Amino acid sequence: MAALQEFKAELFKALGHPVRIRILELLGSGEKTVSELQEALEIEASSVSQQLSLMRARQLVDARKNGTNVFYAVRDPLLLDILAVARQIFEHQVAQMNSLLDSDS
Amino acid sequence: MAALQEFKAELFKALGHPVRIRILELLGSGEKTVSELQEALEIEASSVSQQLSLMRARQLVDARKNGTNVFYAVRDPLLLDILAVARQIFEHQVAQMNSLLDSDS
DNA sequence: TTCCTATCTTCAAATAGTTTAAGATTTAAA
DNA sequence: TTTAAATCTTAAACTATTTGAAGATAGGAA
Repeated sequence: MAALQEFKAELFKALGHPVRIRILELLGSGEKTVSELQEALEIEASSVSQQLSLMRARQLVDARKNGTNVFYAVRDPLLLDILAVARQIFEHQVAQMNSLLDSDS
Repeated sequence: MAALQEFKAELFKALGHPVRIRILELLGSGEKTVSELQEALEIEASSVSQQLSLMRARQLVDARKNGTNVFYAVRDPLLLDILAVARQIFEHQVAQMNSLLDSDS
């Protein structure tokens, strides 16, 4: 009865972890292997793999195997748009705090 | 060291619940009292209030008191944009599933 | 082939965090 | 004081995250 809200909530839950945000941002500049991601993130390989499999299960990323490597890519570029809007919201909050500071003498 | 990613993850965590999504969508058309929201959502008033206080703590909504009522409103309209992009992502996924169905005879 | 190494994934246990309901409490109006 | 609205507290059930060990698979060397 509220399938779309459920979908949105699931999507945001999938985005609700800093490691997953960082992975998506890294993938924003093109596909990467698990070890490239692992090196950039500086966390256990198994954690990277588990976060990737979670995002694959929720259709956020696609996986492509090549030899012993697995390349991951962002599935829908709109995901990157969502991250960009989140950044704007952050900037609004910072601006608002600054104007509060300015109005206190 | 990754403050922006942390901020984004916290924002998406706050969005990662169907009741909170529905509340924000209801507030999209203007401020509402807790009881108006409670009536529309058909859940316990205390649950509505808990979800609202979570969103207030994370600066997603503002509260304004008037008599015995508290009116809630979306704080940054960009939040509604994020919800709209999530809807587009949903539509993309539906379209993709349909095209898979069409290509199987 | 057989063995070795690199890459990635899966599993299980420990820890941490979230959701929900019920009931108590606060607040302000009548 | 009584009532209505909203919030807070608590506890149980549930869900997510991390770690380290073990497992799977591909490719190359002996």
